[in-house]
Amino acid sequence: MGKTRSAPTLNDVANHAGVSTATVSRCLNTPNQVVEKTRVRVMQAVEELGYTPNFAARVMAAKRSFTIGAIIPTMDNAIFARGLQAFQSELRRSGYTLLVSSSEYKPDIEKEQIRALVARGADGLLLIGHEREDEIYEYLKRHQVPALVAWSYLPDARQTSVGFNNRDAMFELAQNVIDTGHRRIAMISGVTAGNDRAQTRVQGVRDALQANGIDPCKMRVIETTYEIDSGANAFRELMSRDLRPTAIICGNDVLAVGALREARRTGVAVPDEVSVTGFDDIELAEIANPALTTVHVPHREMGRKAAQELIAMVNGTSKGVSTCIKTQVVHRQSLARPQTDA
Amino acid sequence: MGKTRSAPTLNDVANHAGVSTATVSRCLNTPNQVVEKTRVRVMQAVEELGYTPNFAARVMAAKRSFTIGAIIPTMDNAIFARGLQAFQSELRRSGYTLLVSSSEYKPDIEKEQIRALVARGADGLLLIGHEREDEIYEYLKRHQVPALVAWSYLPDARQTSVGFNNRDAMFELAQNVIDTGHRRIAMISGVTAGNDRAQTRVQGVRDALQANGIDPCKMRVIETTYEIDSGANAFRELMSRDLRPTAIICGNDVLAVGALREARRTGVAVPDEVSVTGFDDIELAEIANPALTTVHVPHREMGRKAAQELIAMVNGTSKGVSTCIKTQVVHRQSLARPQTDA
DNA sequence: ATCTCAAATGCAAGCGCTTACATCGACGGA
DNA sequence: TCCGTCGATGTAAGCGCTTGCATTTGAGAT
Repeated sequence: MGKTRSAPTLNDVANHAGVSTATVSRCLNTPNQVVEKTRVRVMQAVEELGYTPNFAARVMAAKRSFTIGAIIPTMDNAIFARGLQAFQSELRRSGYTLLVSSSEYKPDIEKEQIRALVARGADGLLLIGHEREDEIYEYLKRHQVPALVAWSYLPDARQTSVGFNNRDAMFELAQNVIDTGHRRIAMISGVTAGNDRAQTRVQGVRDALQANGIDPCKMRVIETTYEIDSGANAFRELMSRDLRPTAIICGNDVLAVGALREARRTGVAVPDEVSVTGFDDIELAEIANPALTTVHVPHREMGRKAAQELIAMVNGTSKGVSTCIKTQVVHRQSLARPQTDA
Repeated sequence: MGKTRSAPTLNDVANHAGVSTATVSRCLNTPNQVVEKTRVRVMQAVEELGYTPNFAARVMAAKRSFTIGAIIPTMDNAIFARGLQAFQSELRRSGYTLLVSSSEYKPDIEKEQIRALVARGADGLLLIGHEREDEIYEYLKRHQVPALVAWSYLPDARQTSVGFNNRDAMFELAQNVIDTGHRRIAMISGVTAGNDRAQTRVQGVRDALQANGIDPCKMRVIETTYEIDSGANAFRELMSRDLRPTAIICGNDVLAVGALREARRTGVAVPDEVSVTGFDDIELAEIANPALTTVHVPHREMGRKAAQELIAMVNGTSKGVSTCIKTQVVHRQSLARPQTDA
């Protein structure tokens, strides 16, 4: 009790157990290299002193942190939560720790966070979407930190990715909307600048229109942030026009729910007066009233696969294999045949 | 290009700029100690080499990381998202980086994550709720890492906290329910073991019943995980009894939304046949149909205040001052007077 | 008892950075 | 002109750990 009660170091443990620091280190990291008797003594010392290794020192010496970093655009809604949870569970199974930070959909912040995570010794990174400055990818390469892109799969992308084909998924949904009888279709999209997921989703809708002989240029598209309020505002905007759309395809469920809320508030009947669709199939989609027709994304599966692949890349087991996850359109009440007189 | 293209170090920059490592370090950390001419030269070298400081080394040498860690029970829903976002923004303003990890409501995992964050050199920690092993608090003290408890304020708690009084908030809500005419009240609570927030919320309801001459022991309480499905199951369970409650108070909005979903599925009218209330006032509460009567928690304010206080503690400016945030009952359609014949 | 050879352990050199202290140099005052 | 000062810069000692290599130990073989 005479000593200052500050965090004990490897050295303290070594002294306490009467061995060298090397032995203590081996006890902690490669126990089977140490004979049982010694090991027990060391572990007891560890216990008695309440020792915890200093990570910074360990990372520095070992050049390995068993930490994976993830930068997601936002924690403000459930879009990324579920997939990330699965990602984390899978990492834990392999002894990795996950560190998350959010970029608020801002490229600058994302860049900063990536640097922070790399500087902190992350062995690998999970990134959302493909689009970002080349500089960042070069930086990662230079630091030899493998990165895995998720939530998006682009057939011709450089980066390894585990995600889904946003364009195809949206195409399928739009086809459904068209098949249901809609011709005057509008869209509420997320901000497309720097966001390939948002871009390709819009593209998917356009392609579907084109494929069905509808002029994609005539489609009204409002771009806005992925927030409930934004969805509501966009909805109001779209419905204030002379020729109202009969269906509004939203870039994700959050926007769609915002639209639904505004519809209810202003007494617009969904789906009688206008159909609304979402994307992601988060819990909100089923809870919403009317329940949302949307694109179901198997987030958990994606998270799990992403973790497995990223770990393989970190271990050098894999050079990076992309996976395209299948999505599926889910029919619920928010989409219906347009009124004939519309 | 002859050299191996691996991450440049301080030393490389120093050589490149023709100065010592000390000077480079000073340029980066305390620029005004370096004369402009030198500084420019150094910064240019930094730029040319694409240098990023190695965090582990920096933390080790400086014993300061400008990193704050937060361990939240789950990222799976919006309960913590909003407050955390505000927390992060405020930290950024002061030059701190936030690292988040989730414990999935499991004490063991939380403990592990706390150690991971501390070992990683976190200057301070944000913890949710007061209740955890003493050992953890001792560990933090030993490592001299200040911790701030949020989402809960307990008048007589040891730990510094910035949160709200869960008992009082729930008391007020329950009083409202009683005032609305309900007598047969049931509750769907989160798991109370190791969770003081869940515990005190139940206590709040019990106290309100008591205060109104209703025997709290007669109240049916179902404990379950904080998931939509769990809420739904609990609702079914409660409504399958002979004497159905006229009001169900839920431990949070997620459980309440689950109850609402089950009600809709089974054709139970809310609030006509049974009233339902939530807690937190996340977006879901307003979206739900019928919209939820709930307790509004000013999450952003809490996050901001928590960040400010924690930074003060880290800087040694404050020894830790607790703040109790005011909550407010929000009336929406899910709560109404019980049918007279009930 | 002696020798052999793994297995177990110790030694010590870093990992990349910060910082106390030493040194250098320029400028102003005597 | 010389010295004192003070600001700018360099020197080098760690920070706590891992790990290649050297050394010691002990069990089995002779």
